[in-house]
Amino acid sequence: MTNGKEDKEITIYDIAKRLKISPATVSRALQDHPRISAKTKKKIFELADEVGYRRNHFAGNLRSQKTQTIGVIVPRLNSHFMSSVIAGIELMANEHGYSLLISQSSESARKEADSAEAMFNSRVDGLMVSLAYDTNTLDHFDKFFRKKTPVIFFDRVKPHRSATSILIDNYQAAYDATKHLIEQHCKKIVHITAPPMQNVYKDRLAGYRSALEDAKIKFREENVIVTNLTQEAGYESAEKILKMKPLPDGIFVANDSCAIGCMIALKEKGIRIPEQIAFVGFNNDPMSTVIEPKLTTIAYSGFEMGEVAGRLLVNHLNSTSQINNTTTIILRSDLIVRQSSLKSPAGH
Amino acid sequence: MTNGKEDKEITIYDIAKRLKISPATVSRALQDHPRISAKTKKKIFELADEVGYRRNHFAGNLRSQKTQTIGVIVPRLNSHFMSSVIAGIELMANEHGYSLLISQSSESARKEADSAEAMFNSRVDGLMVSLAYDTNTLDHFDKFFRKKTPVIFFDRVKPHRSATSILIDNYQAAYDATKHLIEQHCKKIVHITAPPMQNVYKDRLAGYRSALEDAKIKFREENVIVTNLTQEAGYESAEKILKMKPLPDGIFVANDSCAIGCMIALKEKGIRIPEQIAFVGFNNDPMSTVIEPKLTTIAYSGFEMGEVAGRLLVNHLNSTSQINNTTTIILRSDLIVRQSSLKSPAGH
DNA sequence: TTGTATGCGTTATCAC
DNA sequence: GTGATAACGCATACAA
Repeated sequence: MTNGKEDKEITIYDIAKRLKISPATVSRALQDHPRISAKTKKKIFELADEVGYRRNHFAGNLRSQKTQTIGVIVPRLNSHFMSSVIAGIELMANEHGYSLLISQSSESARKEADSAEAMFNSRVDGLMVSLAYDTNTLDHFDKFFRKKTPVIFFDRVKPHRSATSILIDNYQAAYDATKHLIEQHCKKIVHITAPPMQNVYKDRLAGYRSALEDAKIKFREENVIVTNLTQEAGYESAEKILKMKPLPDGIFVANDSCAIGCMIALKEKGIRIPEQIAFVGFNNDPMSTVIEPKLTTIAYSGFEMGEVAGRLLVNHLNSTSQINNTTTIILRSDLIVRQSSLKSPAGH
Repeated sequence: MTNGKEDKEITIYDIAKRLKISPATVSRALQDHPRISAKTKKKIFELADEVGYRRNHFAGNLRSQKTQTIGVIVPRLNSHFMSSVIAGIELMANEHGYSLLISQSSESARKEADSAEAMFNSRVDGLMVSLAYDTNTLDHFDKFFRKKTPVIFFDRVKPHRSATSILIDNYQAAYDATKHLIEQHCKKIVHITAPPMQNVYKDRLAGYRSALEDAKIKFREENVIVTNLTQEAGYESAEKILKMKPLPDGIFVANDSCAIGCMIALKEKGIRIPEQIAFVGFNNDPMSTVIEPKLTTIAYSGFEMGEVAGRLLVNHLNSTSQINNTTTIILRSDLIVRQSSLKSPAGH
């Protein structure tokens, strides 16, 4: 029930006047300042509520030199994984009164730098980034580092002495994936991945290689196919695979979309999966249960990664202490076995 | 090449001082004010550039009472369609100096109202909303309407005299989808949809019904299955369908995920698609080409919808004139025929 | 525990 | 074409 004119914004001055107290007291009460008596606080809160007071962020932020805004730069928005991450971040941020400024690099280092610049100009309090496909330097974040604005890299990260990283153990996950194929008696295992410029692909390649070597299978350069990991790339990779002699009997792909593109193409050529070629993907995209046979994959939660990153940043921002910045957080990932990799009926 | 201390923010005062002119002139020049001489403008721009001046949004917005921020509320972030819409909005917004404040309602009218409240408190210059599953009133946007803050509904819309709507012709699309099934000689066509509370489902139901009636097929209430349209719901709907006698020979589902869930379940029960039951979905989700057989569906571009909505809002905000608000914009949609609906080999 | 006074960096309204 | 000056709404150092 608002009575009278609704369109005039209420300020702390209005409240102060009506309560015959000073604006400073109102300001402090609204911030739950300890040195204000419970009584006055109550009065103030009640009136504020009644007249529909809303804090003017611009005035407050101008004064306090804080923006209450977190910048997020991702390669693309429209992947299941990334939008889950954003959802996780959004949850934490909203809970703590932060807003999100979201921007996509479209997998381009240049656009990533532009976005960083824009974020910097917006004076975000903190920045969360998953690096673009071809980012190979962190120079465009120097401004943030110099200004001690916290920067968190997630999933696609590069180590930096003044940034936090959140990721999974890509090496181990790839090792497990490859080992699983070996246990299914695969002898020639191909790895489809992106250029090893990003940690995720470098580590997955290393895990793949180690698993092979531990099983006394020789690692061969020619069994690694480097693509951009899109579904189309997977489709095209199938041609290369069909030319291999002998045909591989197992393929470990560094992401699900690409694996699925490849599977579709191979199936069209009459290859039987998993009998002739077994498949393991990466990411547990919803599509992995739609493809036939269902895709064995590495699962890790984007939502959780977003939550963790968000919580970390919020804690950092709310604590006055300078937290040690160069942390690395490893989240859990799991191999999910589905039909696409099961040569032997139900785990031999 | 910045020389000296980098951490002190440059203000228009600093520029004014160094150029021995007034801050007012600097401010005007930076806004490209017509009454400032080209010469002084040039000097100012150059120096601003050199010293790395960046405008303080908070001060400016406090003064001008504009936030340069657009609020976006969507049911969920992590669907292909929605993240494409966001990408489209982001493109337009960034181009015109607007930031995006994004929040998800998680398909709950209550959370939607909360988000709207938060957006209102953040004083967004404009709001873009795709309504939650169970939103049946627009009351929680009244504050915006009263304050004449432009509101644009997209995809899941409700008509309102002071809001713009952007959507596709759901009636026609559903009509076409159903007609297509009829042309494939389907006699008993089931429709799986959500409660007709939202325009999209109401209109799709109406289109389905009209197509049937135009083909002299009696519309039957019991052939409409109401669910929440998730993939799981599709899976469960399969049970209901299997109990029908006779079995339907065509199913039109109001979205792809649900269609796919249903197809998977039916295939598990040995039903042949499309021979026994033909399928048409809605949305052209990437999954629709992964499922086997590939899913016939209605395609429309989320990215385009986002772009159009963004452009409209930006134009509105930049023009001083009060544009007629109660516009409705219909975007194009297309029936994409794939194997899931082709009973007769390749279009008879 | 509360009040006074000032400044955060802009933009806008006057003047000149 | 440019300059002085007053807000915008809040938070805080300093008083009381």
